Amino acid sequence: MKIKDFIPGQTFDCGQCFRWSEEPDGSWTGIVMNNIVNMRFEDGKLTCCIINKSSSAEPEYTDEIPEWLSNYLDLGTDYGSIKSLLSQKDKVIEKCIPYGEGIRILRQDLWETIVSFIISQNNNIPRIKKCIDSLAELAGECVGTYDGPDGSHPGKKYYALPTAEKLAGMSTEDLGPIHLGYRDKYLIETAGQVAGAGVPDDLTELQGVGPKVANCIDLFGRHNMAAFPIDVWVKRVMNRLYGFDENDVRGMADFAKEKFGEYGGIVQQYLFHYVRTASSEK
DNA sequence: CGGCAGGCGGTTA
DNA sequence: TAACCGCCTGCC
Repeated sequence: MKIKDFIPGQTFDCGQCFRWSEEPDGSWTGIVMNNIVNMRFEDGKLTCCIINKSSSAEPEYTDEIPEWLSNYLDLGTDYGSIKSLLSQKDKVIEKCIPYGEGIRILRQDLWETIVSFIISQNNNIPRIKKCIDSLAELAGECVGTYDGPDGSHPGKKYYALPTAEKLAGMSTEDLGPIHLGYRDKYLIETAGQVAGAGVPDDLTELQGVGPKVANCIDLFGRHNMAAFPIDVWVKRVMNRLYGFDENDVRGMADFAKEKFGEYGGIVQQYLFHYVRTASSEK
């Protein structure tokens, strides 16, 4: 089966997730629901190799994508028709789409996105990745060992993120080695809230979660495609392409809701990717 | 080079 | 509206 509208590099490196990395051979390795997944994508064909606790010795590649992985990659959604719909609706977006045509909105674990985006505040992608990896290694469970394609990193261990219960029982001193800065207390506090009462409908009730992070969690962790997170880059691009004042967050939000409605989230990704990759061009 | 501001996918009080 | 942590980048 050929998969359209998918480019791993764009999907895994567009800021929606932080646990995937590109291997020397161009394949991608990440952690999905306590599985280590390595995938190759060539000529529209996806093959993957899955390692977990119940795996036997030799990991093998297969083109049979398990249901949970297909769901994670949102392969059931037709991004092609979303793109043509948006292109008809708005000429500005039509120009932006080609820069991020291979982006899919992953269906990630809710707790994982909460942790990730609390860490993401006032932070950049390489450091966010480092923080999350360190946190998993410090407090998460080891999900297995993967030597990498062609044994490029023999014996490398992979860790799941710690559960809310586990994190709730930790102290800021415990998290010291991770260098989360002031974010460590947000994380612990939020973990307590989630472990105790679950995830609230209004995500800003969580400590360290403001409007921007809440929208990211809503979009990436709940797959609410209407969510439209407004960060500095979106402010920039909305100013440049639509003439909004960079402080007019309210205006941007209303505009997105009105214009893009249920697809605000993917539009945000196209805009974001456009301004980050094409900003050097005139 | 080496040291030092300034910035960063924001939130809080 | 200013601190907040820590790391990275750019400038001198």
